[in-house]
Amino acid sequence: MTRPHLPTTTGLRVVVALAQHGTVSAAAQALNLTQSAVSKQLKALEDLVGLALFTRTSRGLAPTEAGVIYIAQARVALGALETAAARVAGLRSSRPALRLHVLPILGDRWFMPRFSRFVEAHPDIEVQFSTFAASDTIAEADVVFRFGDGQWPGWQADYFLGREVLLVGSPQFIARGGGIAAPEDAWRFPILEHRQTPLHWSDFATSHGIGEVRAERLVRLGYYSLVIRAAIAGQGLALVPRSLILDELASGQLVNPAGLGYMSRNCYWLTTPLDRPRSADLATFCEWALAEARETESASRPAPPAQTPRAASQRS
Amino acid sequence: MTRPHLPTTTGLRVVVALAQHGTVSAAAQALNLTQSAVSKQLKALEDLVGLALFTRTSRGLAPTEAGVIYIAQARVALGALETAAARVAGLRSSRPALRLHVLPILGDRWFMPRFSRFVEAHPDIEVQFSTFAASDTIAEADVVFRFGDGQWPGWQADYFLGREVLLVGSPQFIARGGGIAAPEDAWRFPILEHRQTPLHWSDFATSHGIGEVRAERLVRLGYYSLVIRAAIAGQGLALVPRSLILDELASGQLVNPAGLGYMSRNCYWLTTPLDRPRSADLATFCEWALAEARETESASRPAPPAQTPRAASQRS
DNA sequence: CTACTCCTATTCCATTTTGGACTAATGTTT
DNA sequence: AAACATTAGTCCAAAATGGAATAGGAGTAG
Repeated sequence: MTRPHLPTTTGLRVVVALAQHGTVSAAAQALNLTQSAVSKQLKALEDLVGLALFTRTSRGLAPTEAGVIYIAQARVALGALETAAARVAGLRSSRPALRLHVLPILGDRWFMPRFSRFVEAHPDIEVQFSTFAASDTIAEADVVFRFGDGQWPGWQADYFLGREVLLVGSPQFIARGGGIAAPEDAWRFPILEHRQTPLHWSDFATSHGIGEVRAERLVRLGYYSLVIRAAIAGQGLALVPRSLILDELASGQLVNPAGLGYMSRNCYWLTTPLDRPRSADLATFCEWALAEARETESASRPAPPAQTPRAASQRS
Repeated sequence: MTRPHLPTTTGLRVVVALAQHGTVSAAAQALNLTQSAVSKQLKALEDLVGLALFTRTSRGLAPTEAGVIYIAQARVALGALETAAARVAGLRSSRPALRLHVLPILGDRWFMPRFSRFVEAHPDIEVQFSTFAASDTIAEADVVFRFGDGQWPGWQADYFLGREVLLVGSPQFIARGGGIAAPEDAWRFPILEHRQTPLHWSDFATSHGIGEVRAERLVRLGYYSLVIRAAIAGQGLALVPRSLILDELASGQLVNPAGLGYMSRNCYWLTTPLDRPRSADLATFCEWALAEARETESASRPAPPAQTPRAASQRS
């Protein structure tokens, strides 16, 4: 009705990616677009909406109040489309598609670079991704990657990634702050926290036997990608699963002072529903993913960890 | 991730409109597009999905199983975008936009042709429409048009339209079936029912004191537009609010045999939430809408009805 | 059986939109 | 001040969108 002037789906993906990556260039990379395309899509969408959705700073973009609202709905819309695709894909062939739900950070940092290998090795298995789907849709997935302690009633959980959590920061930033030799030194710096995983810092403290978290400043961010970005930009110290920042560590953008870190109970798990029979395709995929993950974790590690992460699985 | 090949928003609007109107041409009209554009959008979307979303019959289109699934999600997605627009519109100006939620049939048949008049008369009032929004979003609207008996706890309900329900059908179809002189004659024909308003036929029967509904065949359709279309196509008799089919009655596409019909308790209401103060804009709009509706109801009526619909309002 | 009507699919084409490469502009950091 | 981020804007080629017109199919009335 009344020329609805609807946004483009690309526009929606753009704002969501922008919120997640905090910068036009990074979002562009994540979307396989150029910086200029993203910039223009954003402008177009803002013109359509009639309000700025992001405030521009020299370091990147941050959603405005309107942006937060709009982005949330954009995510709902994209989730609906993912759900539609996933459900319909199930109908399409006699061999139903494998439905995966991945967290954004894993999608960007782990799957995107690796998944083509799986497709090459198993061209006959059709895989349907989702990252925005609503929780009721997630329940339909064949594989759900989750973050937590491995306890999800009704789901088998196999350890996937991220048990080894490192204290990291930008090298210049740490040096300027006087360096870090012991765990307590961390409290002299602002610390960065991922909103969905707030336990990391207290776990860090207790695992080093240094009591309370008493950092000078705490910055809470909504996405792991933002935490990593902020750490690189020298805005604070972060606790990040090592496997997510192999590149940054290798290139020296981030350093792990004094090898501080700990083995976290909370990490990424590959979970599969227990109430459905495991198809052969599902088994194939899980095997592949777990093997690749093991390789990721052992690769480019200076020294193997004291305890090797072991696969766990339990029902409840 | 992995080129999501997302659909176009136009594509989504197209499939939703198609489901609602049952025919490419009708959907095109509703969307202000040409038949060819709609046809192509549908094809593009089906190619994308990899499955037919509609089965083509010579009389129009009907959703396939996949179509039903996809369309439902498309509606969710469009609803999210409407919600986004409505919420953000509230932020935009000091004078907040008026948020309306209309039922599809009213949008097509009543608002679309009339609303420009309101805009002309009140160019300074910004109005935000939604037709697909989810129920939690509907709760935020300033005006919700509903179908029912006028009892919605927490909402003031003013009678809007559609109290006068007529028995109608295609003239040739009725003639071929032997004509209709008395209410009971209706049972010799297949009857059409709107899925969301199943009470009409039994109300019709009781209001004429002819006992049970015992038609030879019952066709249940999801949208009023489909009911009207099916009636015109001679697929059965329908009970339709007179105000929705003024054109069809005038042009003779539909006839109302023996003036049969009844005054329904269930009709369209203009409802406004009681828990929020009434803005001046809101009052202006309601006044306009109710006046226009009264005019619609009285216009082109051969004889005024025995009892005039009267505005009602109650709280609970 | 034939003309007529109502539908969809398709072809052609002008127009618009999209997105990439480049350049400009601006602010931060060293 | 220079180097380095970042976003915004211009230009252009390629793709898409959508309208007009056409073709074809399936009922329907006589």
